[in-house]
Amino acid sequence: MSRQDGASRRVSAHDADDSGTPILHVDMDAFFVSVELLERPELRGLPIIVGNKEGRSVVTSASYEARRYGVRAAMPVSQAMRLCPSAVVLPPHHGRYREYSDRVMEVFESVTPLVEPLSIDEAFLDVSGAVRLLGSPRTIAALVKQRVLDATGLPCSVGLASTKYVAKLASGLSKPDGLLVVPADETLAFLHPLPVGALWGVGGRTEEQLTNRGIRTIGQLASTPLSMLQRAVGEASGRRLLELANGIDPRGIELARREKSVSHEVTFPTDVSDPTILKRELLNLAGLVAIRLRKGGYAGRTISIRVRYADFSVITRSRTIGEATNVGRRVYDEAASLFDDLDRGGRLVRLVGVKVDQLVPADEAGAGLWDPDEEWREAEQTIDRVASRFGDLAIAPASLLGKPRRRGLGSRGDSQGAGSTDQPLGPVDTER
DNA sequence: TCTGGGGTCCTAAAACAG
DNA sequence: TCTGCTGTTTTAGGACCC
Repeated sequence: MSRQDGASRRVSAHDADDSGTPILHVDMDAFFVSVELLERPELRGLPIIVGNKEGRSVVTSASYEARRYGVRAAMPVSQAMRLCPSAVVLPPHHGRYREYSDRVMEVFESVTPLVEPLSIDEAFLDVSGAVRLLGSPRTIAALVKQRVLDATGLPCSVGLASTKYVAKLASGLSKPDGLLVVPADETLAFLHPLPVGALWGVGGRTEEQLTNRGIRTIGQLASTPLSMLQRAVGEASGRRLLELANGIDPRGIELARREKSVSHEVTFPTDVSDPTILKRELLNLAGLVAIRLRKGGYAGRTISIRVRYADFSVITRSRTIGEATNVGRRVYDEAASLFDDLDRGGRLVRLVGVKVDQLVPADEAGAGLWDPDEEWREAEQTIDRVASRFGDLAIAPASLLGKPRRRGLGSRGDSQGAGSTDQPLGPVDTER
């Protein structure tokens, strides 16, 4: 999601040469806010924040009106409210955003099969094969914008360039509701005046490293010796940044990506020192990770925990086991053991997380896999967790429910078992 | 027997994107 | 009461093997 506030929007000349710009980057404008406004049109024109008002939440999306007050995604809601006290705060509805995202992706696929979704609200499209049928890249970009609007009522911005990264920069600069072509032979003229922070892969730390060496623009970076860059930011990053600064981005459209890790983490409403509470949360998180592994048909070999203390310092600990697993109990046992090995010194804990990586397809994993009894134990844990959250009156304790019929090993039946209880537990999409 | 280089794997941490 | 959550990539150091 764009970091633009809409105040410095750029548009391309109508005669801009789009003959060498088959890569489109399409980015929805303030996506979550825009979806909410479809349901609440009376709020249009007001500063809107999507996020939870309670607890330690951050802004997941802000309307352009709110951004004018300095409100940004990932900012604590409390801070956003100080900047913009008149803002309307709406709770997020991730299921709804996913539905609209699916519709938008369908529109993209109506134009070209070469679609690479980048997140819930943006994608790269390679339209080089659609030109003969639908017209020039610019014509196709305008068509995409119109079809998205017709199908969903939502605005989007499109950048066109010869490479993915430049297309992405272009869409960001054209927001909101824009279309910007960067002709292939103007790529360097477009890139070089921009600040280094605009480069993909340059965040706050790297930007500081570069500005300390007098490198403030992409143009300055482009003429910096490779060895100096590598000393500043490391070998691989230095090479990549120099290439990007010179308009070189050889990455093509990736149609299918395999997940490499699955994780869950949670920030407590107030900091916690009680190891019983911390371990209970590790158990919950391990169960959620295991359910998602099974749903995705994966098992993993490396189990990690992550602990953020009250002072925001973070530690991670990991262990690689012999056989890949997707069993919640197995994940928990390792997580709990890693946790026991920590020397916390009584420090308060703000967040705990569980991650599994080194993923392999479950049918290649051999031992350590899911079985129906394990599924039932995890279902019990899930039910008990929900019951403890909402009170015993709302949900019967797991012990009162009948045990399901055993199914054969190897049938992945998550749609009928514990997996179906994890509806709201998928990855939390955030719009930037 | 001792020492070192190179390769691989593992672990931990940092930085980043969205 | 200031700072969420998920996932990826890179780096660095240590263990281990040849």
